Amino acid sequence: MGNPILGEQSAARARISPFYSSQAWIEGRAEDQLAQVAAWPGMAAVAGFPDLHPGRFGPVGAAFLADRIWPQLVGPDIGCGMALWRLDLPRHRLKIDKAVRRLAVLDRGADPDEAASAWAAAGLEGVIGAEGLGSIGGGNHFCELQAVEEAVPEATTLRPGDLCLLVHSGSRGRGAQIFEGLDVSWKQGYAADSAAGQRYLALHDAAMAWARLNRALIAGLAAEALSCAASLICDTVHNQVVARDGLWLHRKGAAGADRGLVPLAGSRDAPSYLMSVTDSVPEALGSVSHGAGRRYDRASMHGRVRKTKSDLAALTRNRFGGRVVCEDRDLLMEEAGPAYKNPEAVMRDLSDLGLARPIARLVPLITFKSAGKAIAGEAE
DNA sequence: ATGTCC
Repeated sequence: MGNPILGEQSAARARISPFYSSQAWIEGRAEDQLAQVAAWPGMAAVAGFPDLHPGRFGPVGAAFLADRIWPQLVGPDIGCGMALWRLDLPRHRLKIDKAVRRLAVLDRGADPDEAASAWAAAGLEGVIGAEGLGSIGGGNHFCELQAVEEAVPEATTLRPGDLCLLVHSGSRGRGAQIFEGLDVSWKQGYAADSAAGQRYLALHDAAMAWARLNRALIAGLAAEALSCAASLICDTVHNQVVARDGLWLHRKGAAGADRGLVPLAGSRDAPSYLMSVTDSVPEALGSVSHGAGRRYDRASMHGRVRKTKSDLAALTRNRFGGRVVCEDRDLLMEEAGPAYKNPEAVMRDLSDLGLARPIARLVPLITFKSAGKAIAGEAE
């Protein structure tokens, strides 16, 4: 800024507002990416959250306000989000082994006819198809049964001993297809009023609706498997672009802070939080963390996890007496607890910086990814 | 991220 040589570059770069403390686990590479994106044309403001980590097209755990639309700042999983549901099944009535077996039906996904008619109600069949609705997918996606351990009674109806479902999924192949099918001009960003920009927005909005319905169908399948009802507490998207202040706000691994409640996913071996959030800090761009954030990338987790039979078996249990259902050996290692930052530290930073306060703490009892043939065959 | 790439 005061530097006569770098002065011009600094002037061209958008302001970056970091929302994390000096103790936060933030890779230098993630901050480098943040600075690079801040220098893209038309960038007005950038916010980084304590779950910030490097991503393929830009950092994850950040929000970007620009005069144009940058599809790579949303990424392939358009509309990906976290939905939290309360179950009318108390923890003391839960039999974990039985629940694990019953949840294997999630592998099959939603009934295609039911999915198609639910999607038809949205009126978007002409834009993208219903195929695949009601499926969790891979990567960091999951359907997790959680128990409320602590709650602020004045702020939530959740009480210790209640069970919840946290569903993390997105637009699956639909979003990926939209992203890969984009015209090359997206590399300079789209003007919102251009034909390409309008087309992207229409597809983006359809993918958002698809992803939201996908999460609802997954929760419905899980509740049915557990013979109980699920009621929605909140559903928050963290990969999206929305109009804000006459500009375009991109959220990449950052949830909207304008809907009151946001889940902060921990990991399969650490608690999650339900947060009360406010859009009162302008530099945060109406956004907040959606999870603990990756500490180690997928590739390096293979070297960090021991691969003996007993070590791998240990990865299917957690410190809360819970279970991990994941037939995919690679994913079992890549998504192990140590792959994620400490959610408590992320929560503390958000709280200290005035972006959110915890109103419930939830521990993972069953983290479901995929059952595979072995367990699916056991299911009654 | 991907009815995923060898």
